[in-house]
Amino acid sequence: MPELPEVETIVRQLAPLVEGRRIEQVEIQDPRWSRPLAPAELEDALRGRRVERLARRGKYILWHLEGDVHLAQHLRMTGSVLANPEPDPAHARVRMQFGARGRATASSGAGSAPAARRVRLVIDDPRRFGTGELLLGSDALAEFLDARLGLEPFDEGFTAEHLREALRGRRAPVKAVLLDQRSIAGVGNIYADEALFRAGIHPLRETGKLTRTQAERLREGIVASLEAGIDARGASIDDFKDIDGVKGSFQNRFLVHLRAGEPCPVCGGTIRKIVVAGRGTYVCEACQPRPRRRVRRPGARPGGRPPRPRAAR
DNA sequence: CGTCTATCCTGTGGGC
DNA sequence: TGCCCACAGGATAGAC
Repeated sequence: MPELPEVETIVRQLAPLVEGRRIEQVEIQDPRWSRPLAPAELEDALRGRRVERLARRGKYILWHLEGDVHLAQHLRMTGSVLANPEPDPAHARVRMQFGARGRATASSGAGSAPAARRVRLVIDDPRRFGTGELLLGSDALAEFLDARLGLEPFDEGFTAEHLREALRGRRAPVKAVLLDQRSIAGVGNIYADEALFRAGIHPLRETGKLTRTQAERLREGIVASLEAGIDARGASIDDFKDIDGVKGSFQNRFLVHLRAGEPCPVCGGTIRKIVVAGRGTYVCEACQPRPRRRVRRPGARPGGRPPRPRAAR
């Protein structure tokens, strides 16, 4: 599932391929992708525009197009962007055709595609959670992003002090806050587990109770695990692929994620799987001491949890 | 406001 | 061997 390092991997490959080219044709085959716009509306807004710059913010791929038009693309769980795929992927949701560049520079090295060649992109997405959001004007784009995303982990301003500020007063478990994109942009389930392990902090720790030292360790853990993910060109648990259909290798370097029952790489203790914030969570409870019992909720029953009513269906 | 839960969706895999 | 159903989870609307 694409998180910051996976999206970064894609954008680094994709930017030199599409920047400066014009979107000649775009075909949206799944109306969920363009919602709330109808596919034809979004197609019309994109078609014919030159890509000025491709960028990443959090887990979004940002297409900055000419005329101050922007597309904020999100891959969610199972999306991938494939360049000139052969054969055609099984769950194509969007197809884009890019024109040749204005002039071939003839500077491309041997083996790389000639600059004048056309480029075809296919967005493949089995689970259909991916989206493309049209934003007219940089103000609208900034408003959209600011409402959803906190600081970038690789931003200079992402200091221990800033992190402490972002975590202050939060009573939710620290992992839930890491997964909240409005606190820190780009961290998902994999990198939250890895960062907390590196920091020696239990995912259930109450966020607002972290010490200054722990905040600094957490900052380091976040940055280190994201960097390791980027270095490995992303993690391919299920089906993450780069634009050439090649898998990343970070799944082979997980310290704890998905390693239930295996020995902790630091202390040799057994890695356990628990559930935090509704997400599968991997932890070494020797290296990441479990917090003292969380404050009992008022009205909580003394004798175990009350029977949960099944949702009516 | 902050937190929690259900929802969207479909391929996979555990259990029998 | 094959069938079935629970499970996986990023973001978000809505409940509390």
